[in-house]
This record gives sequence, C-alpha cells and structure tokens, in this order.
Amino acid sequence: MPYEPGKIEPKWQQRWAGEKVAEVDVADATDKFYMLNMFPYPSGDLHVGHGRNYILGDALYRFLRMQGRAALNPMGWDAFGLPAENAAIKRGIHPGEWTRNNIIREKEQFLRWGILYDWSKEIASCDPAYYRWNQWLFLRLYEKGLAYRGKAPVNWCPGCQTVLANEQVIEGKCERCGSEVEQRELEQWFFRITEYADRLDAGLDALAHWPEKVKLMQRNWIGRSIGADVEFPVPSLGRPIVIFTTRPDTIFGATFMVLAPEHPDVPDLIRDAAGREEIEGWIVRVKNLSALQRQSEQEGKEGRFTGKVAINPFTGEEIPIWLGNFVLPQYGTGAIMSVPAHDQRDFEFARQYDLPIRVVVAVDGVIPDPAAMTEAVSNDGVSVDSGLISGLQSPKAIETIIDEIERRGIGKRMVRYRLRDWLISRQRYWGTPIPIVYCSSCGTVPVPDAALPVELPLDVPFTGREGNPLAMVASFVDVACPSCDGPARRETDTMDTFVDSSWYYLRFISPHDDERIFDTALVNRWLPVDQYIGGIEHAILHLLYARFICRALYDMELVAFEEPFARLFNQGMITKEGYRDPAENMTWVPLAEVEFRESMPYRKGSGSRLVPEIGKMSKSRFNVVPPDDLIARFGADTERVYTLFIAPPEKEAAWSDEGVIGAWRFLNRVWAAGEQILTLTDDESDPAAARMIRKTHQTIDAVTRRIGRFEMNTAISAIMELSNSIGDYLNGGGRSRPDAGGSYRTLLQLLHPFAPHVTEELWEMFGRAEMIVTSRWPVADRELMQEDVVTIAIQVNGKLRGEIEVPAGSPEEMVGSKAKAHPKVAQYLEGKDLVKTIHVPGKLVNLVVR
RNA sequence: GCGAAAGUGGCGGAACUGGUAGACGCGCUGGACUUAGGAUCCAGUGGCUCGCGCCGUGGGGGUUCGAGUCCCCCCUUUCGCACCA
Repeated sequence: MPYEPGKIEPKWQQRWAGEKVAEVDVADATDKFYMLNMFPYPSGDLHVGHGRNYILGDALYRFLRMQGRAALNPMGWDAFGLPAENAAIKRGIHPGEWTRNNIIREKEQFLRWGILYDWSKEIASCDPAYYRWNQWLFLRLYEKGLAYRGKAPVNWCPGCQTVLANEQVIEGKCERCGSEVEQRELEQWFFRITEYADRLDAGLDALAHWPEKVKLMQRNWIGRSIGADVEFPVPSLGRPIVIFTTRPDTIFGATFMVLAPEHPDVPDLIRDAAGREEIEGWIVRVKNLSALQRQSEQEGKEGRFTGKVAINPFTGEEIPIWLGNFVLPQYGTGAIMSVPAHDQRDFEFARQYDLPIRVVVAVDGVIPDPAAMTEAVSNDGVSVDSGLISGLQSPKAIETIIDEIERRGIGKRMVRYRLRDWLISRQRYWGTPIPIVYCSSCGTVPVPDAALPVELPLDVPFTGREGNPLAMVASFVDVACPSCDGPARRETDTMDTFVDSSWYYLRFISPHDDERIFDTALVNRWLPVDQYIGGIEHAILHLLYARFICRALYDMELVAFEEPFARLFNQGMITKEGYRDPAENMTWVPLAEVEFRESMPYRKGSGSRLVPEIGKMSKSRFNVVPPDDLIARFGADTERVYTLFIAPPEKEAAWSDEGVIGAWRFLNRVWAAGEQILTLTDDESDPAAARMIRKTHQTIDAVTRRIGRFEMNTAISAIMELSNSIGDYLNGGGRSRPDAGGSYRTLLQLLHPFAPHVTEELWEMFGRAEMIVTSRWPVADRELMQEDVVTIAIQVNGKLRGEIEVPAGSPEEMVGSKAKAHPKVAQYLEGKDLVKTIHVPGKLVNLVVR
C-alpha cells in the first residue's frame, strides 16, 4: 500500500477536531504552559513561507502535550484595520464581510496544515463582544490621565488619509502604503506611554528569554539619556531659556545657542529682528517639510540668527541665539547649548556660520587647535579652561558641574526619553469607536460603562474621499449627552489596531466573559505567556505597547505581573529566489516560466530581461508558494517537515522547490519501513538489534533536548538517522518484530510533532487504539544509550594518524599502549622521544613526540 | 556615521563546556529496476595528488599537546537606528 497523504490527512484532521484534542479547560489546569502565536491579521494570503511560525508552534504544542503538560494554544484574529477598509472601497464589499471571508479561508488553511488550536477560545477583535473591552480599557486609562486629547503635530499619510503613530513612519514614509508622510497640526487622542518610559526601559533587564536584538531595539526606541536641564538667562526676554544636555561638563565651551524653529519663545525673540519677514518665511518652510525631508542628510543644516543673545551661566559671556532646522522640537526642551568643539552637529553648524569654537576637553592629553579641527572631539577626557571642573575626568566633571548647577538653582539632573506618546486616533471607519461624546455645555464626556459597547454602525458609505466615513453617519454622530441629556456629538475617530493587540492575550483565558475584560484569578494562574512566537517586525510596535498596557493593568491591580511574555521567539522569514521582470515592475516570475522564456529564441536578449533576486515570500511580490498546490502533491506533513528542516527556525531560510523532495522521500521511507516491519514473523529478541536499540535511546534523548531548545532542524535530522538505522537493521536481514517494532514506534512518536498525520496513520496500522497525539512521550534509558565499544582517534602532535576500537571505559594505559602499537602510528613514533600523552576518555589519544 | 549579528563543500546546514570538521538533506556521478522516466533503490561525493601524502571553517597573527570554537588586528555581508543634544 503506498503512502497517500491526500487520503489520510483529512481523516486525522477530522478526528483531532472531533475529539477536541487541543481544547484545554483553563479552570482545572495546574502544570500550565501558555504558548501563543502572534495575533494574525486575516488577509487571506496565507502561503507556505507564512506558515512557518504556526507549524513551529504546533510542533512545540504536540511535544508539550505528549509530555503531559497542560498546554494552551489559542488562536484569534486581529480583524480591524486599514486593508479591509481599502478592500471595501476598491471592491465594493463591506470590510466586515471581507474580513469574515478571510478568517474562514485562513482557518481552513490551519486545519489543512494539521495545526491544533483551542478554537473554543477563538476571538476576533472586530466583534463588539471584544472591542467593547477596548472601550472599557480606554475609559480606565482616561480616568487615570493615561488617555488624553491634545493638539499635536502629527504624521499624516496622504495615501491612507489618516494619521500615523511615530512607530508607523519608516524612513519618513508610511509603513503601510509607502506615501511620504506630512506634518499636520490636529486634535488627536494619545495614550501616555511616556509615563512608563522608565519602567519599560528598566524591565528589559529582567527579560532573560527575549532575543537580545529585540531588547536592544526597544532600548534604542525608548532612548533613555541622562543629563541636565540648565537655564540660560536671556536679557531681552526677561526670562531664561532652558536647554537639555547630556554633556554639562562642556558648558564652558558653549559659544552659542540653537532653538528649534517651533520653540515657543521664537516669536518673542524675532519680533523686532532685522529681516524678520525672511526669518518667518524660513520657519514656515522648515515646519512644512515632511519628516523625510527634514531628516534627510542632503538637506544639510540651516539656521537663522535671531539677533538676540543669552548669557552662558558659567562663563558669563553673551552668546548668540540661533534657530536651526536640526534641532527637534519634540526632544528635550527644543533648545540646545552648542559646543562646537565637542559635538559634531554643533561643529558643522559653527563652521557653516562662522561661529566661535572653544576647546574645553583634552582627550589623551591633547588640546586641539580650534582653527585646525576638521571634526568635533566628542570622547571623554579631562576638562580644561572650565573653572571649577578643570582637571577632572569627564564622568567626575559631569557630576561636579550638575551639583553646582543645582546648588545655584539654575537647573537640575534630568532623564529624558526619545519615546513619544502613543497616538491612537485614526480617522478611519474599520476600528473600535472611541467612547467619547462632545457636548456643547458639558465638554468632553466619557461614555458610561453601562452604555458600552459603542457599536460601529454597519451601514456606512465608502467613497474613498478624504475624511472618516463615520462622520457622515448622522445616526452615529448625533447622540444625547450622557451627562446632561442635551444634544451632543460622538467622537468619530477610531482606535489604532495596536490597541486591540495590546491585551488580546489576556482575553484568550476567558473569551466569552461579558461581565469583565478578563478573569483576573485565571489570568494570574496562566500568565505571563510562557512562549510567544512571532516575527521580528513587531519588535518595537506591538511588543512595546503590550508591555505598556500590561503595566497599566498592573497598576490598576487587574494583573499581578508587569511583563506579559516570559519567552519570546522570533522566527526567521522564508525567502525565495526567483526572477523579477523589470518591465512589469514587482512581478515575480516562477522558475518554470523563466525556463520557458529562455527557450523562446525570439524573446532571448530582446524585450525585458529577467533579474534574479532573492526576496521575502510575500503576496505583493508574487513569489509565494501556495500551500494547496504543495499539499496536493506531497501532503501537509512533507511541507511541515521541510519547513522546519530547512534551517534553524530563527534564521532566514531560502525555500527550495527541489529541497522539498528530501522530506517527501524521508516520509516514504518511514512508511515503507513500517510496512516491512508489519510482515516480520520472528518473535524473539535479536542480539543484532543492539545497535538499533542503542540508537533509539540516543535519539529520544537528542530529540527531547533539541525540541526544547527550538532546534527543530537538528531534531529532524536525528530522527532521520534513527530511520536510517532501522533501515540498516532491516536491510541487514534483521527479523525481530519486537525489536524493530519497538524502535519503530518510538520513531513515530518522535516524528509526530513534525509529521502528525502520517505518524497517526502508521501508529494505527501498528494496532494502537489510542491516538499517538495522546500517547506518552518516550523516555530514554541511560543504560541502553551507552556504547560498549568506542572508537578512539589517535593523534601524533595533534594530527590524526589512526583509529582504534576499545571497550568503553578502558583504562588509560591500555588505550595508550594499543595506540602506540597501531602500525601507522608506530611509523610516526619511530626514532622520536615520546614527551607527553594526552588521553581524552572515549574520544582520543594525542601522542606528543620530539 | 552609531549599534548588533554572521562568514564552514556546488547548495541548505551539523559540530554540547577547545578534542576525529562537513552529521542530516538537496544537488551531482556511477549502477540496479524499467518501454521510458524528472519515480524508486544501492554505492560514491571538501580540494589537490587520485600511491604514501598534503591543504582545508573570510584573511593575517597569537594562546594551546590540540582551535570552526578562545584572544588581537583586518576584510566582507546582513539587519536595526539614523541630526535624540
């Protein structure tokens, strides 16, 4: 009987679902393991590369289950978002319907991959039963002052017609559509994540099982830096301007000051300036530049002199106040003291506008000549010409000068962050309505808890024109004020979808509870999440927001932990090499098509040329491998085995259509071996099987350890070795049914997490009543693992010269003398003095001669 | 520019605390079975000599009986941040 995955796979998928193998009663569990794949967005384009993290998670789940752990593996849908709304505009289909269809398709795909999720815990963020708790959470944050409305310069994407969070602006462009992002001043809702900057930064240290890379990215994003705020008196204003610096030890070298054009004191400073109109024109120009242009290097530094001066509080000198495009209004105080000798940006600005440069730090005893300097010297050193800190090393100088600043009452120690508050408003339809009402007499009024959810109306015009479609629905907008019952208007902004995903992992524990957001007692028993699996693309956005919301909930005493995810694993992307046709931009040409085109003489060398390229598997680039084609040909098990065998899961891996065949052959060999073992008639144990049995126990040990360390590729290669070993026994004439069958059933169990369907089928063919997925993971017998004969490598002066076989545990003298007797080795010893013998038991002997 | 990670056969990749480099698989070569096969099975497969042997983990130095692994210098690639004071 041949191996036919198309016949056996649907059968087992039904049985697992019918017996609810993945369902976990969270109330009863004691020894818990909560694993989680990142909240997927149902875009309907699941493909082979995309499946890697789900397949990885499922292998881990099946392994834990067989080990007797109560493992929870839930799945839900991050169902709100812009693509659904764009699809509505483009195809005239409602976003909800588009999303629902995708969910059905992707769920079917999970089933075909043989992935076991606890579907009794399924959630979808577009369900009012879910998003009402987004609104509830918003109201709690609002009460605490952690949600606020403010006018702020925001990133506006003209393509998506909405504002974007800082985190969604990549190199000045929209993360989603790639349009250049503009700056606009708008009233927006924010979450005050900056309140938690310090705790979010400090908490990273405790995350021992997170990739260093992710922690570093978060650390850089939070951008904590320590320094001082210092007041510089400005006589013409009659009040000081405060600057922030991380190098207060260089204050004696501060020869001018630069303000951001947006700095609030600018209008007063330039009121009577010569050339005021030109300066104002310049300010408007700088403000209107897109984030991309403002940040690009080519723009260069540009500034204007205000005509006013400030007093350097330590030198007492008057220093000019400039405006500069390189000073950012959002960071620090939007004003800097410029020390051109010791800061590269200040140096460039000083050279450009011929401003004085004064050296106040000697590095390695060298005091550079300002006139000859080509760049700033920003290293630590010893302060010079700096009054009370002269002669001090930089760290000590910084401490001393800050103490003096505080003593004089002109400033203080200050920690600043790069992190900005989280902008959650979206002028879009397909999201959670913000539960706020504007009343002409009561002002901004939160919707009472009892009135939740504020439901998203379903009948909405999708015109694609600027503005939020929700604002055009009178029945939604017009509402009675919850406070005075007078006429009022609803907020029409909806929430960023990252709000949905910032707490969903808590909802999985009690997904149907309509009394509260989640069951605190159960959550505290199951969480933090033991193992979170997802892509690196969420290193700062989602993972930072989730850590923030978890802390906010902790402070509300709704959860007892501050970190939501104990272990994080970032799977690498699957890439695929192919050919791109530059004539049809972004079109990915399959290899078969490439061969066809090359074979056509009239196309060769003419027309468009195909460019070989390696890219990530993505639908937008047409280089996906559709899972259905592959499953139809080789089955889901082959795909699963290959996907995990191809490379370590954290690494990026190149998909190879030829490579898949290896996994297919392997499963066929396993199948054939099973059929052969079923025909064996010998009931006796066979001494010749010792090798195979030893290998079996070694493999149990290896596979168990490797799955636990996510080394799925080497776990599979170990199983292949065992399969080869069983094959050797059978090919060598081995006839013992108990020996071969015992090793073989172990093989099936070890293989089950990777190839669940075929192993279930073979397990059943071997007469097991219980499903393999509910069988107990094998335990290695240490004694049976031991080799009785070991091969010892013999080196002479570190070079391999021969091998001998000795019984395991042979004494050193015996191994040594046997090594010397080896004919080839003896040849190298002749006429030499044996200086030293190194013996590594069970491994090698190194004979050092002179 | 700053920061991080990684360089091993034709390819994907193994090698736990320094201890026989190349496990496992793809590809390739030869053979078997076949009308045929791109299906299956068996054998071989780092390079040079193809005899003993020599050389081999990006390059150069070092430590050691012994280095892919540890230390120093350099090169390359990938990723992240990018005027954050």
